[in-house]
Amino acid sequence: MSYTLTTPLYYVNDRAHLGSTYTTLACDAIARHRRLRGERVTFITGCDEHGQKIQRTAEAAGLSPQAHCDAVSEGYRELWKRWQISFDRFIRTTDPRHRQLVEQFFARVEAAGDVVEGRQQGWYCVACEEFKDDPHEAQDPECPIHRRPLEWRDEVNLFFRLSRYQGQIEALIRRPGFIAPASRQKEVENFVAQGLRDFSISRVDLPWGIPVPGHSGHTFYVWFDALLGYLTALLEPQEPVQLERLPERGWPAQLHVIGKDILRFHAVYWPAMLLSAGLPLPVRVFGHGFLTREGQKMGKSLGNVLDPEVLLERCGRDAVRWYLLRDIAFGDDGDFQQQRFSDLVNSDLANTIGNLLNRTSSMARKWFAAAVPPAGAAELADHPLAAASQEAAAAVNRSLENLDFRAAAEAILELAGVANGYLNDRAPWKAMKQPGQEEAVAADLYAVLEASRWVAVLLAPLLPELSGRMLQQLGLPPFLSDAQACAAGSGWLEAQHWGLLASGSPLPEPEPVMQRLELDAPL
RNA sequence: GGCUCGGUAGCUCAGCUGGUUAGAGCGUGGGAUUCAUAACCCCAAGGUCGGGAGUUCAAGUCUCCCCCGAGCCA
Repeated sequence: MSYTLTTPLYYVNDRAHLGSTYTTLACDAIARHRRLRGERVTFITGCDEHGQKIQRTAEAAGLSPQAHCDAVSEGYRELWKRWQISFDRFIRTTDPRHRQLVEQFFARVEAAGDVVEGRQQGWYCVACEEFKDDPHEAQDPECPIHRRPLEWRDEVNLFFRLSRYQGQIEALIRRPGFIAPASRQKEVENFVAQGLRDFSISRVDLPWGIPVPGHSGHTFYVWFDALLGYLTALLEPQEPVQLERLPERGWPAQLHVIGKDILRFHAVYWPAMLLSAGLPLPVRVFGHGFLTREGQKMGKSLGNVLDPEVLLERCGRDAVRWYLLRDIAFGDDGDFQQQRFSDLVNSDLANTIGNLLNRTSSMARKWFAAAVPPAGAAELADHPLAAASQEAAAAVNRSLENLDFRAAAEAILELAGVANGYLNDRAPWKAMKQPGQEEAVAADLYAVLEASRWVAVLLAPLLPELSGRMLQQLGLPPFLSDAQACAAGSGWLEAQHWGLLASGSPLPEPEPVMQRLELDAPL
């Protein structure tokens, strides 16, 4: 049984922004955690490349829609590579296999009697790909979201008979845990309680999209086709496209992580489509919050967009991952504050965690032949730092299962804090000046080095790189949690055992594992 | 307009079914220390708990009204 999780398939209207980076980083941490625990994971991301909006954007740039999509989606893929996102599948909805899958899926929905024709008339926002409720007689109405003129449409579309699934959807969204965080459940309940209306799944006169079989002139509506990308992604690239294979390829997904703005599509429309096609339903849909910057919405008009490329370049992966995962409650909106960002990275990562390892390793090397000192009594599981380590590990595992990155990060930080405090209490640098204290000092240093190892271990799903650098300083190999890695088992859970650090093993010359962030100019 | 969720120290947030001087981390100021990335450790200052009214022996915690912010629906 594999753990399947997805990011949204990002719309290729524009290059990646911090919001999609945030979603993707969070999913990466989840995927890594699951792999480290020995689970088979299929982590899906990709791009949604259909619709009139894309077509117009491409035209405006003087490109064919396909060339535009190729460029933007390659940009996403490249960016995720640079962030070291451990995705297993990158699906594009322009993939020919996707078209096959959409056709099969539609055939099932149609056979179930869930497709009907209907006339749709009204003001349409191309950017939203949505009909608005403005009155027919309105003069030059604007989309309240995009502040662009609406277009008058009068067309016959195909509709999906969502209304037939009222009862089943009500039952589904009441299920505890299906919609997460729980605070968003009510919102969807209210919407469903008003009565589900059939929604249109096709557009006419839209060349850039997948044609609806048997309905010439119709193209699938963006949302109908985009969500199906999750399914296409799961099938092995070389096998025939067959919906029947999905269950053995990891469907249903355990988790869809999305921004809160598209919760309804994932929690209501999507399950109904799956029910119609006779496919199992995803286990959980998590709608996270949005990021602002210094208290303001990010946008081109304000000119305050925080570019993930710049962030990556100037601050590095560890710093950004830490800040986003550690300081923002996953699910809530968050505010990116540069001062706080560097304060937290420096305090947590450089000072508390990095310096702990650095000072301890330095003492051990100085007084114990550049090696891990004899453990003595510190090897016993009743050592105070052993207990603290176990506790932190339990908290990290529990928190990550609940997608509570912040609690996981705090637990790690607390362990590092306790270890620092222990060192100060024991003051080995003083004890070393007294005769006959060598053994006690050795045991203390061993205990703190071992606790540092635990910090590194626990950091692996959140900050794989920092984790690796710490382990290297301890003379140990990193944990592999990449897409291909874990077939042979990561050894991660096994590493959560007190006393594994081997006395006598050499310690490399200490080198700061985390540079302090000095951001003199605004990002 | 209806509904939902927030508004607690400069910042990010804890505060369960109402009950001693409202907490943590970061930041700031001071002290101590030298093993260490001017780091770690200790101490301190900082809050009319959005505003008002009410219930109660007692309210950040309950009720009502209002203000501000985010959102869903119409």
